[in-house]
Formats: sequence, C-alpha cells, structure tokens
Amino acid sequence: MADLRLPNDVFLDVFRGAATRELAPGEVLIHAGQPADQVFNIESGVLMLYRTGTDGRRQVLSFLFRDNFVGLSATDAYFFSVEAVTPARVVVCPRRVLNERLARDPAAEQAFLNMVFRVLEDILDVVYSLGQRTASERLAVFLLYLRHWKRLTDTIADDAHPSLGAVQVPMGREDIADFLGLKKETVSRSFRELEQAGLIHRLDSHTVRLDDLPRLRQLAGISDFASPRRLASALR
Amino acid sequence: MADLRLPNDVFLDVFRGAATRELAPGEVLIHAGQPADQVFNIESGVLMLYRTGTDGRRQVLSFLFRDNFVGLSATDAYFFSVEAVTPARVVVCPRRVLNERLARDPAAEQAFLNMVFRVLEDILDVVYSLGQRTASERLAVFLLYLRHWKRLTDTIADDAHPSLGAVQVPMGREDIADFLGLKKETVSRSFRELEQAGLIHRLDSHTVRLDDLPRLRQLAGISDFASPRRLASALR
DNA sequence: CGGCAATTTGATATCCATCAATCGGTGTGG
DNA sequence: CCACACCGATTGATGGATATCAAATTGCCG
Repeated sequence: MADLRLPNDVFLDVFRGAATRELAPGEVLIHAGQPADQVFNIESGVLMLYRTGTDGRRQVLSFLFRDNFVGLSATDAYFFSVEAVTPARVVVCPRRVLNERLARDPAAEQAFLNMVFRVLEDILDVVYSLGQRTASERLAVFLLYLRHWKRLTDTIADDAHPSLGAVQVPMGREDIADFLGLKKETVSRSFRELEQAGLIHRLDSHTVRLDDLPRLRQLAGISDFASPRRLASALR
Repeated sequence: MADLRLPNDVFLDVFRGAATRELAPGEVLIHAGQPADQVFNIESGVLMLYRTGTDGRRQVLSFLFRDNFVGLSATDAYFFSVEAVTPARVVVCPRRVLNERLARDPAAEQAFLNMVFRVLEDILDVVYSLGQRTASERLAVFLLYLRHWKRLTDTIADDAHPSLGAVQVPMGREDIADFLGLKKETVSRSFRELEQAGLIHRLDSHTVRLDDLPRLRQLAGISDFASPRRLASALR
C-alpha cells in the first residue's frame, strides 16, 4: 500500500538510477492477480489503489502521492490494482532487489518495517471512518487528509501557512465516493453541506478552500492528521 | 493488530517462558494512549482490538484469537485499546526484547514482516466490507471469518470437516455491530435474514450452523477466507 | 420462582442510494 | 466567434436500507 517517505527511509536507495515509467490518467500500473515482482516509488502525480469485487463494486483503499512506496504484498501476487489519477511518473525496482537490500541491511529493514506500520495506522483511520462516521464527517476527514498530504509533499512545517488555504482535489467525485464508501451524488451533497455550514468554499470542482479548520477538525473527530504526534512521526 | 501464528514464526520464541496474564471478560489489556512497551501473544480466549472516538463511537478493528500477536505499533504509544471478550490468557514480553531479537536475527525479522503483511491484507478485507457490502453480506463474511479462525486454531485441513458445521460466536451482538459498522438490532435482523434464506440456523445466540456454505461464500464475494491462496499462506 | 441482561422483534425516522433532469465547463466544427 | 455536443458535477424527487426508540422475549443466575 503506501506511505510517507521519511527523508531518511534508507531502503529507498534501491530506486537510485532505476527505470522510470510515465502514466497517463486512468492508466493501470498494477493489475490485481499479477505476479508481485516489482515495487514502485512515486516521483510525481497521484495514484489510486483499489480492489474490485466480482460484481463490479470497487473500494478505493488508498490514494498515493509523491514519495509513496507501492507494491507491498504478503504473497507472490498483487491482491489490489493501482492506477493513475493524474499524469504520474514512477520509479520501478524488482522486488528481488528490494528483498536482498532488506536482508543485507538491518537498518533498511527497520525503516521498511516502520513504513509498513505507518501504512497500517493510516488504514485503521479509514476503517474507523467507514464504520462510524457519517457522509459529511467522512468528507471532512478526507479534505484534511488531502491537506495533510499537500503539507507533507511540500514539506510545510507551519500549519497556518497561506499555501494551505486552498486544497487541490485531483480525483473525480466517483473516485472519492469509492474511497469513502458513498455514491458520487452523496459526495456532491456533502460538499454542499460543508459549504453551507461555512466550513469550506468550492472555488471550482477540484479546488476547495478550508475556511474553518477548527470546526472541520472537530467534525472529523479523532482523525486529525495535524495532531502533533502524527506529524512528528511523519516529518521526522 | 493481529494475525496467525505460522507454526514456524520464529520470532515468537521471545515468549518462551515469559510471564502470563489471565483476563476476565471485559478486562482491558491495553488502554489507548499508554506507552507501547509490551507485546503479547494469546494463549487462549478471544480478545477485541478497538478504537474509540471522542464522542463515544467505537469501532472494533479486529477480533484476536489463539496464537495471535498483539501490540504492533509504529510509535511509542498504543493508538488502540484491547480487551478480553471471553476469559483469556496471554503471554507478555517487553517490546525491547522483541526488538532486540528482530535486530539480531534476519530470519525472525522476515517472519515478523510477513505477519504484518498478513495483518494488512486482512484489514483491507475489512475496508472493502465496510465500504461496499450490505448488512447481511457483512454478516456472511463475518461468519465465514469465524469459521476460518476455528479452522486455523484447530488446524483442520479438511474444509468439510464435521466439527466445522457449527460455529461459535463468542462475542455479543453489540461487539459484532461495532466491528461490522452496524447497530446491534441490525445485526439481529441480518441473522434472521440469513436464517430465513436457509443459509444458517441459530442453535442459540452464540452458536450458528452454516447450512449452505456455497451460497454464503457467494454472498460474501471476494473475501472467501477458505480460498486456496489464503489458506496456503496461513497454514504453511 | 424472580429478576436482570442480552437478544429479538416491532414501529417509525433518518440517511443515503437511486433515478432523472439540469447545469457548467471544454473542445470541436461550422 | 458562436453553436453544439459531451462529460462530469450538481440538484431534485423518490425509494430503500439501516438507525432509533420502544416493547416483548429469551436465557441465565441467584
């Protein structure tokens, strides 16, 4: 799945000088069921990791941003698919090379394990959202999540930095819906609810200004991505 | 988080001769926010790992069974709580001891990493359930999940073994509801739906006979815990 | 037998999904 | 430059699934 690159996640040096691959929006990087013989790191763009049921229902498990690692798998086949949301560039490395690197270097393995743990924690947030939150609470969490990633990929330490005023929403309503366990119409309506409550303002359908961070955070509940503990472990 | 113990998950030897702790139903083993300085392995009983929101909503993230490992954390504080569902006995080990063991022995670290991956895959099943499935589909998945665990803890290779005819449901309706993202009344009604459809029969409120495995599996969709690939990696 | 807690069932309310129409950009061709 | 078509987003009207509130039932323990 995916996570932050800590600037000092040493195992990432396996991507040094590796081949890159360019992806157009909608292009599939990983097909579920394929042999899991490659791992990737995102250089630019936004990707989406999802799982599809036999009847066509789709659950987006995670959005992936710059410096996210992709390709974790317990088995020898991917059990999820990954596709590009925006134009994107990824670096490719054979899984075997990563494994050898991890086996040889305890520090690399430790860093890798830590990354996996962070992925796990993030997913538990998602579980809480899907199980317990209402539609507009989920959207509030999602917007804070996008802001959080903007902050990390731009390495902005200041929580009140002006460039964080507007958040880019690169994915479409349907992708958001499949991530939040809703339908696209409900996502639209939830945007409107947040806007009418004065929490956000839609500049256009892919840009949102967060007008009332404290109330958004209150709506989102425990999953405040800007909480000191989480940022500390992410920006370390 | 939790997972199977593969019989050969070597890192588990840190629990050899370690202290044990007995838990009564409802007793809390881990309080969210506490320093994460211990790890546990379950010798008997069923536990429940959950997260509570500021307003009291609770999401059960996982049920934990015999030989499950408990205490994974990316940071130095637990971000979830764990309590006993049934009377239970756990073995306790200082986190430091485990870490030293993992640092010293690459094979142990590899086994540990594999366990964490399996936990991750399991959680992604949960995400799909919460995001995409209806109430009775979730319950069908849950019953297959309990059967799966019975099979693993009793190491029953035969999928049609008679002792798998009836499944024990050790937890109460409210705990199930908080795991499936439903209310307890809805869990009751979903039991009735499955029963009226001839898929199950409630022997009593904590025992269910699975009468039509094929149709239950179809209802559950992709998350068939008995799929050959999953069992292979679990029973290896 | 009596009482308490968990479960089940029933009646109603709420939220989200569904179905359908409209709006708003964007690109194309006249 | 404007008319038109297309696609995603929004809005509206309605339906359905689950939540909520309340009562009845079951099982369990003293």
